[in-house]
Amino acid sequence: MMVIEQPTTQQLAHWLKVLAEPRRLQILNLLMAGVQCNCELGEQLALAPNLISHHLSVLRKAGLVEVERDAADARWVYYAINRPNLEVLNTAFAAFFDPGRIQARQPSCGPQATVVPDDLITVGCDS
Amino acid sequence: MMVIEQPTTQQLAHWLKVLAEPRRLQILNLLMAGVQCNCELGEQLALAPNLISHHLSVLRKAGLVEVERDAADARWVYYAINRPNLEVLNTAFAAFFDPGRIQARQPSCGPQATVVPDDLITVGCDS
DNA sequence: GATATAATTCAACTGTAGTTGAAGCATTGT
DNA sequence: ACAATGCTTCAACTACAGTTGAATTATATC
Repeated sequence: MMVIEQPTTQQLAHWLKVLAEPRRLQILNLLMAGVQCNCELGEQLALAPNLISHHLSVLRKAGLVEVERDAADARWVYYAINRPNLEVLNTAFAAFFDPGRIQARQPSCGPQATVVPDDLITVGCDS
Repeated sequence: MMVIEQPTTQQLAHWLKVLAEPRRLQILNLLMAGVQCNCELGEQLALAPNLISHHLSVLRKAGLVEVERDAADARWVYYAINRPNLEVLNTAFAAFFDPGRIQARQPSCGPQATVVPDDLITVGCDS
């Protein structure tokens, strides 16, 4: 099972994109509630099986969902939440959208800009 | 200032869609860091001012960003995070993607389905 | 081996949304 | 009044991604 260790902002953006599709969000929601095979999902969402398959594939490639075949009858496929990655996602979202991160405006532009006086500008190698 | 009181799953999906655009996510990130006027954002993201304006408008309509004009020179526009709504968003995300919500599979389909025996099915008005 | 079932894959279509480049608006300075 | 600044709006273009409907795969049953 692929586990994302340290999610970058890019990874975060990708997850957001994957989850921004309403049907996929519903699928994830149903998976979390314990529903798990293609036919059930399709029934509950009134969606053709190929579409369910497609969206599940996107969720799987994003590492949010795992797949498993029935031991007795391998025609049946069961999907499940990739818990470790969901934990990473949840933590990453909470950190990124934490209101505590909000900084007061630092005007470096416009009438209220805090301009560095010319005689304080030094020419150096620290770029 | 518009404040979202009780976010629905639909509202959540809409926020996800708005944030799924990489440049918008970057803009939100910069706003949280204290950068706030169109020109600054455009400079840091190497993006044309009309695009910044467009994306900010989307963020504003989603209730994630507030706008204010400079008191001294009204040509300058400052954008800021809508803190109350970000708090709602953060809480809603944390709740929705909480791994603790994950339920064990309840097979109602496939070989392992827990079928209700015929003699236990009652005919009533409780639909 | 032939048929049925559960799911996946494929090519073609379509609609949405980000981009482009130009015009427009509000405000300020000369 | 005129030009400049900062930003917004607009119509046309383009690309990506969800949908559609059919074909394909894999497994199981007769």
